[in-house]
Amino acid sequence: MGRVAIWSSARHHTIVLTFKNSKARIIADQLFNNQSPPPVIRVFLATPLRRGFDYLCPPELKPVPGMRVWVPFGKGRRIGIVGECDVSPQVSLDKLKPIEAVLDSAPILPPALNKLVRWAADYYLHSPGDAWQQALPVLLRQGAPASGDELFWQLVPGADTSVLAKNASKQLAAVAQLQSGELSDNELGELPFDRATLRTLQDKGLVQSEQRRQQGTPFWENPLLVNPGPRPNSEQAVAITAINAAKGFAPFLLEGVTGSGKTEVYLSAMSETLKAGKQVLVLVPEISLTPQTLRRFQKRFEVPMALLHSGLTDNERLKVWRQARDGELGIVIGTRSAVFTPLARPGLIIVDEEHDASFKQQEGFRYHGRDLAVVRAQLEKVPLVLGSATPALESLANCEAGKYQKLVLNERAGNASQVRFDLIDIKHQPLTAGLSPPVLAAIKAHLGRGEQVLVFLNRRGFAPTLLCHECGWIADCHRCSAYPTVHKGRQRLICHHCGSDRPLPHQCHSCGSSQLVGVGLGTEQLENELSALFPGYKAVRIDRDATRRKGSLESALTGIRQGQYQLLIGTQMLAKGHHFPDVTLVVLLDVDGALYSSDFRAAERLAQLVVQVAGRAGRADKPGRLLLQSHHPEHPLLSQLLTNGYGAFAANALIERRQTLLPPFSAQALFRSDALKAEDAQSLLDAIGQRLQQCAPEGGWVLGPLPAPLERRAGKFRFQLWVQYQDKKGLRQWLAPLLANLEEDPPHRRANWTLDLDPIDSA
DNA sequence: AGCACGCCGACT
DNA sequence: GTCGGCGTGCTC
Repeated sequence: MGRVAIWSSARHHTIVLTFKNSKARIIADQLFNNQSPPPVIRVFLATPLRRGFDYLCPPELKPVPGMRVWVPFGKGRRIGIVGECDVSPQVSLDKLKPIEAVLDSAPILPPALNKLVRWAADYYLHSPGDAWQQALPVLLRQGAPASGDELFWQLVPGADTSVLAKNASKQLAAVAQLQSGELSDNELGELPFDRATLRTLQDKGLVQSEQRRQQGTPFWENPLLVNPGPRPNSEQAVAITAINAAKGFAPFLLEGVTGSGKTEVYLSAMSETLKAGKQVLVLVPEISLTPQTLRRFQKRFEVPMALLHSGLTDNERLKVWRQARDGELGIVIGTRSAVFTPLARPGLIIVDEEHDASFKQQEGFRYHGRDLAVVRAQLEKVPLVLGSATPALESLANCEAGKYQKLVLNERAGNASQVRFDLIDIKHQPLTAGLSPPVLAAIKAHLGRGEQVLVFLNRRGFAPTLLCHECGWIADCHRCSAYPTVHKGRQRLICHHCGSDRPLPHQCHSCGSSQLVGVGLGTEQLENELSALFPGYKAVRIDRDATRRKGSLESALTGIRQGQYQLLIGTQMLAKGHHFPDVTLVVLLDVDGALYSSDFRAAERLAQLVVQVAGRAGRADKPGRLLLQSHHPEHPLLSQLLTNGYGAFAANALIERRQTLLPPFSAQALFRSDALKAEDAQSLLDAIGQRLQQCAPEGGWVLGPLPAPLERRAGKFRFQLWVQYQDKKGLRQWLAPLLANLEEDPPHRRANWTLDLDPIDSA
């Protein structure tokens, strides 16, 4: 360590600052005890505190907002981001410490991204330091060079390697490797020697190292190869023309039914962008971008592209980040956090399946990837395409308000046929494995024709509860206010909320009876029962349990596509992205929960799910059919969705939201709290609620504290407090001073609290 | 968030 | 007698 920052004062001598703060303080005092005001910079640090911290930093170190700095903080040292230079300190001068070092020679993010991160921290009322950290790859948070300097190892020319001992196998391996060329530090991973070996060889004078920047060429300096695609139909052509004609910021909502060829529109727009020498950023929901889609991109464009997914190592992630920043990549595809990827020459941003809830980060810095993409497109002055078959009501409202231009694709490309919907009333019907006679008959008919059937049930495991048939005892989770799920194959009782996992009991804990039965239906049981009911056909289950092993999802999907399976059983996982052309019947079980939910967004989510699941099935020569089982077939949501489609449902839902003043016609914020004692969690929100009431604007509205939908989770009691106001700006103006006040004067610290702006999940 | 300090309970 | 629980204060 022993690092020392050296600077020279404006008109005096060279000053040396060491890490020892006391010494630095004395020197700083000497430096600043003349008339000129001391140079103070404000630094953002990854603490939950929503403010910056001031440090002494002479202008000679040339700090600029957006550069990373090492600073002493509390007991240790941390990396922060320079927020502002030449500030007047918010605390007395003698409390200020000098910064230790500046890590960057320029702001680490390009100007537009710099603004985006600041905007996001401000908008979500989040700690700016934490927002910064979230926006950077892990290694950059830890101090890795942004420039992409790498250490290269080479053999010293003419070095005599015969001096090495014959049993120094690692050193010999290293020398052998280097004889075939230099090696970068990042490539050491799988080799049979490590950095220490190379250092030893360096000490012996056999190996030398060199620090230099590894940089490829920007993609636009290489010839661009775009392979031709199919001829667009008229609707696609309209959409493509509109997007390509856009100059500067231009937001589009591309509403296209499944199979209408949204991807084709993306590809055409991307093609124009790439030809203009500009980069494309594509955001996709988690687990959605199938290898097929990526292959389609690669087939069309012979241009360097990268996929940012959760499986990358920190090093790989940083490499993509640098390549994107340096313009080496033409296309960057990634989930939510990819919205912060720097681009040398941004030209187009696409958000696919923009309605998907996975774009909203559900903990810590709770930003919405789609919403930030809109802001980014605005800051970068580029067109933006939000695509979905089932757009979010927020996006549709933005079209109505004239903020987005709506592009509609109604025709199914390639003559793909429309799916037929049917509602099955299951009141008073005998159910076998949760399936009614008409549904069973339909499954039988479709299987008999050699077609595939997909049964969708959003509940994994064998049964959602374990009950004693003798005395009525129900197994409960010791840490949550929920019942653990029976997993029969694994013989475990698992709580899906906290993950607690115990052997399946064989005797009732209350009466000792062995008559324990699983109540309710999960996908595991459904698979067993369907296999028994249709013995001649092979079933496959797609859920988190069945696809736990790496590669098992891919092999299942391949098996389905090759026709090895006839019965497909699955959860959410099956509803996203993948298309199964040989499936002609889709059955949705148990949708009633969403019809009478306390969450006002449940209907929207159900409608999206139904349409998305329906979209998995069918193709030109084999029309698809969707069966929905319900106890409430007369429910207006269902009947309207099935007869008039998603557009009609959404239009009505928007009218309802407007009448009830719910988002998008108002702005919401949600305070959550948790604590080991319910009382602590509740009283904290009580206090916050009271403070909110005290400064409530006209029409401002506070509800709670209420117990959270899952009142106890993983041993903690959870409460929530809803805040609503007519517009987002006013809501933030109401909340911001209160948050500062909460940080300075917390009611108590026995409970934790978090704030979620624009919450979309009430859990 | 982390980390230190400080004040009361069940153990070597 | 002390190890350690978490309540509280502080971080420029």
